[in-house]
Parts: sequence; structure tokens; C-alpha cells
Amino acid sequence: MNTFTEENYLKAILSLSLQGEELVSTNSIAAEINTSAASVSDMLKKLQEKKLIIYKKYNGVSLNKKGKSIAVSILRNHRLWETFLVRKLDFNWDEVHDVAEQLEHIKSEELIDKLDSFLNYPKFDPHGEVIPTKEGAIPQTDRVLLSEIEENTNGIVLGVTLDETSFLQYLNKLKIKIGTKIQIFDRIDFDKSVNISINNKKQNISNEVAKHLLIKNK
Amino acid sequence: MNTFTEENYLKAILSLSLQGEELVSTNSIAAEINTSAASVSDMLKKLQEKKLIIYKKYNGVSLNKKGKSIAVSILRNHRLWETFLVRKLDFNWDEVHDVAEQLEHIKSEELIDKLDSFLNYPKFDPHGEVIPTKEGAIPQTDRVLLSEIEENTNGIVLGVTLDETSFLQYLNKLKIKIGTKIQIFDRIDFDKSVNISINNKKQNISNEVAKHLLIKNK
DNA sequence: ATTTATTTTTAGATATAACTAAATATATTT
DNA sequence: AAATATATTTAGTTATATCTAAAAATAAAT
Repeated sequence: MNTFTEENYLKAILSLSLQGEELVSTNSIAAEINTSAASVSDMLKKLQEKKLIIYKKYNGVSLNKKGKSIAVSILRNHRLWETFLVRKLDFNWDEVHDVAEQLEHIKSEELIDKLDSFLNYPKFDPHGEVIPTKEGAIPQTDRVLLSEIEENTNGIVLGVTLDETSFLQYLNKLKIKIGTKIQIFDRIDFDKSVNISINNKKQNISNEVAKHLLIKNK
Repeated sequence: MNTFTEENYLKAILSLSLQGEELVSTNSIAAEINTSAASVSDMLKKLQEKKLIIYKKYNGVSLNKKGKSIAVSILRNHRLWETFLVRKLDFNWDEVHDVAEQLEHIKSEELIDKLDSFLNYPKFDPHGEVIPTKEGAIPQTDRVLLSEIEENTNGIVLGVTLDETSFLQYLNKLKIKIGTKIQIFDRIDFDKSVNISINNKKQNISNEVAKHLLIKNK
């Protein structure tokens, strides 16, 4: 059985892997979970002893099969709980992250199975992120980040890749939610911000925000 | 913020208090949570420093206002989660204890409020135990343990005071559940077992079991 | 190719929570 | 009231997870 802390490290490594880092660096893990590089080093040694990661000193980490399986199931738990909180308990999408961070570590396979069934086997969480299957697969959907989308095109917001309260509340203010139709005009060279319009209202979206918006790729 | 462990100690002290111990002994806490008396001593010292209990060495412990408030809210969480698991996720009453022991420690007042509302403000959990109010009250109901009930009388099973799987499964076997009507005949002096009948079927119930069955006191 | 900067690891310390064994206090017998 | 038994506490150790400061390795710049 793993501790919450171990699980959070595995989750962080998975998340960074999915963001494109082949070999995840000590520093990026430290940044991800807000701790020191020294603590990360300590934990990586431990996770290697427990045979959950592939780790070569000074070289970076990746998850092995067992580690990935644990990390994906925590991610599945997280997204199922978020779905429950929004759909059944009437939380807003910007309020659920912290509670789900706790709930995701509850140990009971039966609980998650029954929750999944209770929610009618949802495929996406309230932020539009895909929910991994019980078998550990993460179904891929065809979508692009707003920060990478081609210019002069239309799109529909499919989801976000960050669920920080301040970010989501800013989206609320911009009237951006899942399903929102947007027109993309052009990208500014200088700061990589994007000019779009929502309901014919023109807006400039910073690269920082665009990096976390998933758009349907037609 | 308190750790799970601290909360479990407070809960154990509350539970023993409610069972009648005015001043709870180190040993009974150790028995309750399956640890050594030495560990209990360590923790009592710590809980006293945190001003959650009233503790005099060699003399026993009781909860102070703050400690009791925390313990009661954990108990409330536990019983609300058990209600959720049985009523919404289709768990059986003998399967929910271990999961609820984890869920009860999730920190979010809003979560519990919304869960309470989602369940329609239940007054009793699936074992017939009263659910403490948000304000920290534990409403009293008039009921007696089967081990103490007068002979030659009738009654209705209102609840149990133990939610160990093996105990509840034995009740299932005896066809005893909440609402079951029983006739009480007599109590055997030798072993304090009780002769009862359910649907005109005579049965002998050991004192060990009778101690955990709550009967409506007419 | 050296120097400088950055990243990563190690060493040493601290805090929590558990344990065993020994010491002390309290309760029960005789 | 002394002896014995039981309950409780203390002392000392271990394991986890964190941190700071220093050392070592790698990467970048001159």
C-alpha cells in the first residue's frame, strides 16, 4: 500500500509525462508539487526501491508499468470524484479541485466502481478532461490547445488542462465554458497572445491562458 | 489542522465516553484502536498540548469543548458517508465501515453540507445510529440494548452499536435488520443470553450480540 | 577549454507516529 | 500493611517525509 505522498509523486510524474516530457526532471516535479528538489530526490530513490519508476541519477524519471497503473488510477479517481461533486453535489467547476485531491486517495476499488456506475460511466470530467478507463487506458480525443491552433478558423471549447480556481474563475469572467463557440483570428508574434471572438465580442487571450484551453480540431 | 491519527484518537475517546466511561482510560483507548498503551500515552500528551482534551496522568482523559466538537463532527461525517454509500452507491450495511473510516477525514465543510442536503438531511445512518447535527448535537432516542431489556415483552430493532462486518453478517443470517419485530422471552442467568422469537421462530441470542442491538423501548 | 550557472544529489536535522522494554504509579490480594 | 498484579508512563529506537546547506554533476556561456 502506498502513502498519499507517494501517490502524489506518481501523479505528478504522469502529468508531466502527458505534457510531453519524455524523461521528467527533478526540478519540474519539485515545481509541480511545490516542494524542494532535495525532497524530490529523496522520494525518487524510495519509489525506485519500491519498483514504481525508472530512474537514473541526473538523467530523469519515467513511470514503469506498475507506477503508471497506480498513477492513472489516481487520475481516474480524481476525475470521477470531480464529476460527482459537480453533477450530484452541485459544486461549481472551479471549487472541486482541492476536495477531489483528497478523495482521490480513498482506497476501495469497489467504491470507485460503484461511483462510476452511479454517475453512468462518464467519459469526461467537468473540465472536459477524459476520464481514464478502469483498465487504465486514457482515450485520446482530437483537440488542440488554443495556443497552437491555426489562425483564421472556428472552434468549440472542449476543456481545460488546469483546474486552479483563479484560472477557472477568470474563464467564468471571460464567459468561456465547455461548449462555447469561438472564432480565432490571429496570434501576436510578440507575446503569443491570440485574438478571438465569443458571440461577436472580440477579445485578446494571453498565451498563458491559451496554453490551457482545449479546442475542437475540425 | 489535525492529522487522521489525532482525529481517530478523539473519535475513540468520544466513543468510549458515550459508552459510559466518565474518564476514559489509556488501556481502553489502546484496545479501541488496536495499539499499545505507550502509543496512547504519547498521543494523549500531544492532544493535551493542542488543548483538545482534559488529561491527568494515571487518572484518565475526557474531551474538552474543542476536542468534543472535532470528534462529533468526525462521527457526523462517518455516518453521513455510510448513509451515502448504502443509499446512493448500493453498498450493503456490512460493507461500508472501512470506506467510511477513510471518507470521514476529508476536510471540507462545504462537502459535508452538500452531502447532507443531497441525502435529504437524514437523521439515522444505515445501522440505525443517530447522525449528529451540524451544530454538534447528538439527539437522544429512547431505546434499550437487547442485553438490558426487560423480559416477556415485544420490541422493534432500531439499530446496532457496532458495525463490524462479521457482526452484521451474522445478523443477516439471523434475519435481523432494522425494523424487525421481535418477542423477548427470558434471559439466561448463566451466560446472559436472551431467548427471543422472530416471525414465531425461537432463537437464542448471546449476550455478546445482545449488547449491540438497540430495541425500541415502549 | 575554462569558467560560470544551473540542476541534482547527499548530508545532516527536525517533526510525527509508531514500537519495545523498562520504570513508575495505582489497584487488588492476602 | 506488605506483596502481587495491573495499568500507565517514560526512555530509547525506528520509519516516513520534510527541510536547509553543502557537494557533486551537468549544461551553458565566454
